[in-house]
Amino acid sequence: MINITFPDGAVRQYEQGVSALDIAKSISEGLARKVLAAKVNGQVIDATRPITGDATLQLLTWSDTDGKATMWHSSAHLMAEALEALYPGVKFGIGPAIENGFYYDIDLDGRQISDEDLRKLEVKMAELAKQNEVYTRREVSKADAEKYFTEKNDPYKLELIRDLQDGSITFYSQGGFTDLCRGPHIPHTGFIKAVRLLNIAGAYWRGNEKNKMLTRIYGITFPSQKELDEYLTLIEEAKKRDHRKLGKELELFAFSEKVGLGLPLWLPKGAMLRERLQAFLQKAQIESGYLPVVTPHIGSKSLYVTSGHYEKYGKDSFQPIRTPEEGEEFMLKPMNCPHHCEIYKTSPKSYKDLPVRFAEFGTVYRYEQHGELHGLTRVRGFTQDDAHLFCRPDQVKEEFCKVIDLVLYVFNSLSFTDFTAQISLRDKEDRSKYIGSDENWNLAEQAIIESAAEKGLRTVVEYGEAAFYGPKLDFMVKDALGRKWQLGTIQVDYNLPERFELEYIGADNKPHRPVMIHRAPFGSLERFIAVLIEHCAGKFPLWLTPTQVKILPISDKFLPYTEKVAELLKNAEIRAEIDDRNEKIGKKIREAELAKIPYMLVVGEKEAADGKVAVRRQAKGDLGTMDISEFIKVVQDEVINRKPFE
RNA sequence: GCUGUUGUAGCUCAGGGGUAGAGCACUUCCUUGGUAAGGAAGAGGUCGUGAGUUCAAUUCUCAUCAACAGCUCCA
Repeated sequence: MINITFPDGAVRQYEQGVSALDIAKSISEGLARKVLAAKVNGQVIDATRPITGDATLQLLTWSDTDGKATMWHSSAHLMAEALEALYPGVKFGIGPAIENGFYYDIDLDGRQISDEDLRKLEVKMAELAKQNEVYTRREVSKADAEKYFTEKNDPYKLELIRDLQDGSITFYSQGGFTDLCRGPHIPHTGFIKAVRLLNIAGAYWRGNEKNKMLTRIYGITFPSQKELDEYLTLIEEAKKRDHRKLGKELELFAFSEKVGLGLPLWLPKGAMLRERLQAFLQKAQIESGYLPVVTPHIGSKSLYVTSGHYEKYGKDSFQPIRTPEEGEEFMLKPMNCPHHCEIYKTSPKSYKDLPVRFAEFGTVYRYEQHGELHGLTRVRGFTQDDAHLFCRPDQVKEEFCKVIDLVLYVFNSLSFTDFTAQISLRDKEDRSKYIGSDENWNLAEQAIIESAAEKGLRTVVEYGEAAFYGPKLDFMVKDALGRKWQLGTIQVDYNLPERFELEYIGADNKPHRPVMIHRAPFGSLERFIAVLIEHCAGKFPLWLTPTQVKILPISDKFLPYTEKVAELLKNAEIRAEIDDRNEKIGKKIREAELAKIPYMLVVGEKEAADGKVAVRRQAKGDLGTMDISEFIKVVQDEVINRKPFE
């Protein structure tokens, strides 16, 4: 007999070799019908695998992340089985579960697959699922594994097997389909009640762009049709928040082929919103001891040769432009830091002067790959809320912590709570991608890890994500469709001070090298605003929103009073517009609601007579009538406190 | 950059070898209406661009540009 410990601490005895599924059955049949996999001693395994010794056990169902992942992984196998049935000879790459569903990379040997084919595949998958095919695990020798896939003529699986150790190779089969797989899997295909194949895309084999591009099919499955329908509704809702759609609808920004790809045009409403954000940060920065500087949009090529950026990113920059007479080369500036280094050098610095903090809303230009351009989140011309802090080595941590505080202040002011702080360190394997001494890298990495811990940030560590000159702390957020973006960033840099030979005179009257910290709380205004739009679904907080108040006269008889109200609001620095169209009040309200205007003021005979306004709040409805001065106070209070929309 | 899909009016989209349609928006007129669409009339498009096939191309073919999804990249 063996002792099984449950999550609640209860211990029960079972015969050796019992499976998680058996245990579930011993508790209740209903539970057994829901068990997808099991976590035994912290490791997720098939619910049907025998447990050979004392163990802790957690039964995994659809409500567990690992349970979902197991079902989606099994769904990938089910899709593969269906693919093999419909497209004999198809070759398989990898087919993992992902955050929302699964995919399988396949090679169709030049055959193409369309959206209609996906519908047929779904039907086939549903048909196979209904047969309750059992997933069976089998350990195989490396030789047997190679023999199987050689006969099957699947070069991708053979390549995967080549990298595996003999003795650790397992196959999983269900129905007529067998795959190289570590598992685990759900007991049988019958758990899969609803299937949706979402889209087709290309993906390089093993993520290397030198390899062949395979066809990737994304899909998702659920234990009931109802849950699938709910998921699809959720996706539709998310699409409505897309900043590209809302940016157009709310007239914030636009693109023009004629202007150029990835070069956003800020329309009046968007430009004003952007300036308010900029002013908000500028104020906070000046209070925190930053010194505003301004530098030109171009810089001599030699500036970037010195910084090392030309060598590293020259090909990803707009190519140098030449002066007509002398042929001197200039680049559109891809970053502000080299300029700021030169500003540092304009006067000798004492250790007493440090830290020096130069801040600039600097517009930079980078040649981003065509296929990467994406709304405002990935563009070729954008404005960084950049600053460079030059400090003594002993000040690095304190400065770093202060920057974290500033970033958190900005995020809190906009109710951004759902972010992760990503600590980006060097690639453990390949150090050749980085410049600078090991000693400095270690110092910098340590400073970041300690600061993040001290500030209690929810962090993830990513190796290989550091910049070539130093480690970073990036604030990552997700957009409406679940794509991850980097917003704020803080980076420690020992390299540029070296390359630009920056110095300060220490207490010992000798020259020393300052340390540089690059930082941008927004990251770029473009990307930040994109994420902000999706975050609030276009309903900006009152202090940011383009039009705060729309005044809606019942009929044009009340226009004079309407104008008087508008004048009073304007004097109170409230952004108000009048809807003076010859339309019924219902229509004016409807359109103001759809335009997400926070406050609507309905004015007619009663209001004009009493000197009042009838206040309506977007999505909330009628708030009743108020004195104009009272309404102004409401608005001003909401603005000063930077309240979120709702 | 790579793979796939798409490109028709300002916006959202239908259509299809015989040179175009809807709704919203826009203009004019009627209506002066109290909390999510009042009525009527009108104007608006070289069907992304270039070539080819055809008596005839917006429709078919090829190229090209752009957008979208994903991959790769991201100072």
